Amino acid sequence: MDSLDELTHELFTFFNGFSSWENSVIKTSDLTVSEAHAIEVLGQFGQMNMKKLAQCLGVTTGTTTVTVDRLEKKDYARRGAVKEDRRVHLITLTEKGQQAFAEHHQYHYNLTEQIVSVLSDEENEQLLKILKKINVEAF
Amino acid sequence: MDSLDELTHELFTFFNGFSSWENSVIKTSDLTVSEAHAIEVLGQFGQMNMKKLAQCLGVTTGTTTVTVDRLEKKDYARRGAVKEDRRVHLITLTEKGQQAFAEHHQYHYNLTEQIVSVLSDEENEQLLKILKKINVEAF
DNA sequence: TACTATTAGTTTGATAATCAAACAATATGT
DNA sequence: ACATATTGTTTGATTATCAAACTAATAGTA
Repeated sequence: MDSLDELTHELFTFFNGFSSWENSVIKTSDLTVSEAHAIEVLGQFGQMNMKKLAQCLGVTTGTTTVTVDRLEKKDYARRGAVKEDRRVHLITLTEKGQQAFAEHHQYHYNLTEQIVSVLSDEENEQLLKILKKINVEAF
Repeated sequence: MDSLDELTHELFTFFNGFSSWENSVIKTSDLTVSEAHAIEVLGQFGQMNMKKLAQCLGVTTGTTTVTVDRLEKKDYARRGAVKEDRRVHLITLTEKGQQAFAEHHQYHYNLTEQIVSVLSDEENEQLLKILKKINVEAF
């Protein structure tokens, strides 16, 4: 069997593992998957407008409107005005939203610990270096 | 900054990159996301019953019923009977389903090539070894 | 200034995705 | 034979999503 085939398989398996882990974590919260993703993005990159948020989430602005509506109703985020351009709404996490992000981030951190624990110190360094390269250059 | 924090960030970025790549690939086909995922699983692991398929997809059997209904209607898959247990329906890819899987798999293969191209031979070996470890032990 | 794009975001109407709970058919164990 | 467990479907509800129409505001231009 081709080594590229093998790597393809392992990459896919890794992605699936991460994916189902992520979903099961979200299910323990009172957030839906798309709400959680929005909070993740806002927590990671800070406040942004609807268009940017939609881009980050890979969905249309219409879909994002619905998601942010619900986040506002549940008090996880707020739409703010911008002086310079009155069309733009800046989405910001509330206290509660930041709390939820911190909690979710902790889960990610725990998963990393779990991953790191099955690797040697050398392998961890290699993994970090390789991921950095891939993230910058490959996608 | 903590090296675990850094790795957490890179893992998350990698997952997101893979995720949006996957979605954009699916959008080029005439399949929906859940149909594509079902085909991916059936192509990878071969025919299986509804319960197993639902588990692999990380959803309920009710959800899977709907997905397989549509796959049957579009002629990508078929429900087959099993002599030994008349409750069980074995889901099998049709010719067209196998074709779709092969096409999708080729996309994955291309992504792997893209990833491999930004790494050295040594790093590729390291990545394969590390992913194997993680997939077996960490999730 | 007034007209015409263009842009940001929302709304609408439709379909797809999902779940929990109730259900039907079949199998298993005692 | 009867109770229990299992497989899969159905139902009723909510959420996710898109494309297209729409509104409000900005920017360009004549």
